[in-house]
Amino acid sequence: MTEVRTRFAPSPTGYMHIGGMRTALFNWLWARHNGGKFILRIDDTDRSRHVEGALQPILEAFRWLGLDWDEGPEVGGPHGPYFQSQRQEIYRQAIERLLASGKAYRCFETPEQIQADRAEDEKAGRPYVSRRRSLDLSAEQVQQWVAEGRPHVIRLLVPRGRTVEIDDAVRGHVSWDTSMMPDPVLVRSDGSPLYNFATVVDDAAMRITHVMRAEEHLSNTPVQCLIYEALGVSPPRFAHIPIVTAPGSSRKLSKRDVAKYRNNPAFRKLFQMAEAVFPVVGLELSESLNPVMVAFYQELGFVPPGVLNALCRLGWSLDDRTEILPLETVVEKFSLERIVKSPAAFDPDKLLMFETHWMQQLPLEERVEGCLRFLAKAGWLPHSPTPRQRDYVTRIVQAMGERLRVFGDILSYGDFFVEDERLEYDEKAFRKRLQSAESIELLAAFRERLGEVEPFTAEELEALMRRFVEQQGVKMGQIVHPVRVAVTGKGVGFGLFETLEILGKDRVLRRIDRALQRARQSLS
RNA sequence: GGCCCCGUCGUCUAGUCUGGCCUAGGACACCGGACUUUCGAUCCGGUAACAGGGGUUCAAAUCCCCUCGGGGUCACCA
Repeated sequence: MTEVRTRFAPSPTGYMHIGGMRTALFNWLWARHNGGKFILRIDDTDRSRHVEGALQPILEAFRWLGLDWDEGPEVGGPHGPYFQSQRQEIYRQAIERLLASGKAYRCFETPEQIQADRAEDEKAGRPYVSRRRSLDLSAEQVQQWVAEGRPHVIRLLVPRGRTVEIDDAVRGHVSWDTSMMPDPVLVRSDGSPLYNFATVVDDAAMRITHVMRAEEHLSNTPVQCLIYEALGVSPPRFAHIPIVTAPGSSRKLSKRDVAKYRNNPAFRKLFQMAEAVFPVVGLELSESLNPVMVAFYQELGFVPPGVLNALCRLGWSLDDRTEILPLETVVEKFSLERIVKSPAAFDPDKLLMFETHWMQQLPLEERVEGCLRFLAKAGWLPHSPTPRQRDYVTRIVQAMGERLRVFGDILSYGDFFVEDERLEYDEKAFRKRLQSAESIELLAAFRERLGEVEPFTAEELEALMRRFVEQQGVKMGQIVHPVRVAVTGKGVGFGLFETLEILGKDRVLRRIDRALQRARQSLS
């Protein structure tokens, strides 16, 4: 049994697409499941698109999610280099072989000529196929033109009148008629190889056994099969996994549509989270930081197990009921047979569900650690917090419970980190809960009783309030809400008594006094 | 338009290969109820799907045919 070798071959674009991450994950899973190797190869053949520093965000996404690669950038490996731009010599040798054996030919047709041919065929209602005029050239003529430096590309000579067939691990048997295929360009006129060619040469050289990629590549497959054939190499097993579509859409999730996604109900929650977090930590939505990109989730404080869980369920399932899947389980159980054929829509809601679950699985210290990072980024706490600050945050995180889905959520509790005099009030909540003579009177009365609470704990505070409402003959809600708005400025939050305990007596009293004053002013 | 792929609740999916256990299961979302100190928290419950039409069969989500719908791709991009 030969070693399973899979690869993910991104082009350095400066960001990692969430759908691409899912493809990478599937490749990684298949390699790990089989105890094989996962290779990262950088497809940077298009020099005109080269951008400096565009690789790091991609590697960073892998590192963040904990997907390691056995061969590739930074780690090297026996089949390097792993940058296509550094493998020119390998492609050159391969193309020489194809040229020598007559499997490929130099094509001197001009782009204009080809365009005219295409137009003609389209008009005639038949599929375009190459005219192959250059095939009629004598060897001497070709040699001379090459010597003159006449621009030309190298094309694969597609054998006509045949079918190319594959047995796709996901799609099953798929076949194409070669008679309708134009001869694909293998090498550009500047001598650089094209994707289809470089990919095949590299996959063969790197002994890739399984090519798992998005279904949009299915139509590239016959061309690649023919190149394998011409090279005299048997092709790998193909597995074309379903496209990841945008929520509520059947179209491919794309960065080009980010603007549209803003109005997408399913995406709204994500944008709202970003609006709450990014400005506070000095970030903003951009080309490379939006819900289509992996970095978006990292910057919002998502935890990797949740993201991984969500991604693995996009087009794959373990059985008829298991949703919560630790990576180890997926590695153990992953199989090609259980990959779904139909497209899968990315579901932010479900992602959040997974996040909520996996966040809770983290030990308290780790949750606190993550929150501290965000508090530091926001500038609300120093990067090296004191034990006292750490303890303070620990108590908040504990009180938040499942309200903490992602680390960025800690930033919606800014009222715990603001000076008492700076506390801002949610106007709606303030009006509803504090702007009445009854509320003011009740709150003032309750404030006076706060002094007697000793110790100032949630337990004692609750006992006090229960005594208080009984004596006053009012319902809990009549005092709970005014107190909450007075001390946090908001109408909602976690347990009120925990809130009071965490804030401490002094701050609670100061905040109530301030709220009282403000409420009285607004009434008069 | 050509080629190729896909089509089970709004969404992710189980079931399809090996027809019957499917009066189609689970999850997310949604709706309702409970709790009651709020809530985007928690608990409980509910609505909701085999794209359509023909066959084959005692029996079809499952097999066959047609139709319709959706998507991908048609570069000297990857």
